[in-house]
Amino acid sequence: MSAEDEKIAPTNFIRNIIQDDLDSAKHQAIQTRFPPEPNGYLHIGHAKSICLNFGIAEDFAGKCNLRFDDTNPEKEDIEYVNAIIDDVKWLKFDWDKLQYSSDYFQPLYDYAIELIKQGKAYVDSLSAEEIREYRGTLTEPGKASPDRNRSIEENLDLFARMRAGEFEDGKYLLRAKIDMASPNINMRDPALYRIKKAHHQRTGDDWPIYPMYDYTHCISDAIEEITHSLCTLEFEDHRPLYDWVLDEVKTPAHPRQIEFARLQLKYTITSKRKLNQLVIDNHVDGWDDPRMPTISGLRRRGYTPESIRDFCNRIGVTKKDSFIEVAVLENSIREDLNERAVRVMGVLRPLKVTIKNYPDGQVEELTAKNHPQKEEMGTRSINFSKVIYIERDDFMEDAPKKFFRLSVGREVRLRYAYYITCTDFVKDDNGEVIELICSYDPETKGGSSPDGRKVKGTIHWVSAEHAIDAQVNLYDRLFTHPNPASTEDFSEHLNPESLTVLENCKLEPALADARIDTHYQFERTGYFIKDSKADNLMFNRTVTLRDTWAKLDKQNQ
RNA sequence: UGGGCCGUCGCCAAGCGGUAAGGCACCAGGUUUUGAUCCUGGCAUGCGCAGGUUCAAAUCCUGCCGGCCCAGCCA
Repeated sequence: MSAEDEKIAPTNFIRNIIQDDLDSAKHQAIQTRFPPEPNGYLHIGHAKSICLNFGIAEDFAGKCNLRFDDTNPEKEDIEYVNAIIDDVKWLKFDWDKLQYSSDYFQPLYDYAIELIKQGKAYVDSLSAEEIREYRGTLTEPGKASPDRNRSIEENLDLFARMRAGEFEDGKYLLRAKIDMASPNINMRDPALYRIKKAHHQRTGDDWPIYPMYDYTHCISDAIEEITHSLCTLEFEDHRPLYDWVLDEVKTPAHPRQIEFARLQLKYTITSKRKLNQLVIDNHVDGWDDPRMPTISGLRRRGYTPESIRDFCNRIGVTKKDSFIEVAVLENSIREDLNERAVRVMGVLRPLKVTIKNYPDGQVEELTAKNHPQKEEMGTRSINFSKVIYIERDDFMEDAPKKFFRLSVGREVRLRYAYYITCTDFVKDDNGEVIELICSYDPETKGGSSPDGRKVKGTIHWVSAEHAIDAQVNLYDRLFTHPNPASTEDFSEHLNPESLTVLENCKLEPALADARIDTHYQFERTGYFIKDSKADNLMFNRTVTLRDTWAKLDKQNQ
């Protein structure tokens, strides 16, 4: 999808900077990168970064790399790299190069030696705890480690032995020699390399030492000749360090780091750690549970890549902390699905209706449109018979005047079929309505009357003898708190009604052959997609339709 | 409170000295065999606050106020 296909043409301060750099010929071509750490699944917040980085490459005829930031083997896993690759592809973005920070372990090591030789880095033997003490506080400067003035020769020797695996974890640390009194704590001799005898998913046991993020990221960017290194706000304080390293080391380029605010969505969590906890504690069914804000969860829920890209274009990119309302995301998916979803009829909570004056055993074939505004999507034939199911909510014993559906004495249109009038109803021992008795007007076949009389309501239905049974999963927000991450225990704010399982829904028979990649609109109830994992026939509700009645109903209560 | 960053409509967001775009939400109408879609109209004499500069300030200056981030050998 190129810029002209996007519904909302994105423009933001980063794109302005890039346009300026192109106009001023500072750069001939743009190179960006999306640098996830493979320690979890991608979520909607990453989608913002993906759309930004890959979107810029697309729109400015540049390139974007996918680079796994895999410098911490204890937390990372091949399962995550594969999932991330799938998600980026699913969003329909193509990377120029697929890289790993670990591809650069050797040059990174060589650059570190260069730094030591320049007297810009030293091997420290202080313990982690001592280093913390020496670092000082936000208001007090730190103090120098006794090892700060170790000779270059000794540093070189110690670092070589660190690399050779002579020492245990934590014994030594390679630090940049910058300024222990800097008001920016990141500049108080930050760690460059730590000893960590861990098996790496790509480099195996080749390295007993691993480089830190601040040191790795800028050099990786430079090696790939990234022009604009886009990251989130919390790295703003790291930019002086990013620049310091690239100023001290001879790399082919010096990318510009630009920070933007991460996406925050109301009523949801976007923290890999917390999402992982939901999975581990079994609050959800896995990373791809349709309630999860992960790319894989949204996919299984029935969101389309186009809708997510549209959403990312709508929310903008700035440096301001903000919370996006869920309605924006829902608007994006509704807009997309309204165009592409195949209309069908499905009754979620069935209420039996017997049409008294309809001939026993008769079955009529009626024609229904697959999309009300799109002729090209064709029609289908549906069966009508004496006993049908309608939605429970479409009948009220004591209906208010504005209720345009069924009640004794009221007439409605059965979509594509006939006008029916409710004459009576049957209750069970609990006083629950279990059946409606109606009569139909044979003159209204197809849904219009020769006498021109109007009915206010049109409801959906399915023929009892032709219907198929299916399970339908209805989803609601996962949290009841608008900002669960701000609470002391976000798991206390889980929405107990985030999932409603409906077992005996009655659907049009054609849905038995529903394709896993086809989006359906069950008329009047919402957009659905067949679950990609279930063995039985199961549909997930992506999002409801806008419901003015529900809104009015709520206001009246 | 040392440093960094941010404050334009309920939620986002344009704007870059010339007199407040747009989207979502909301409200009011119209069309409609989905109370859907679609269409029309409404929605900041105001840009965190207070001063100042200027013919002219959301845009420049000064001072306040409020919010976010940083003391991992995580990223």
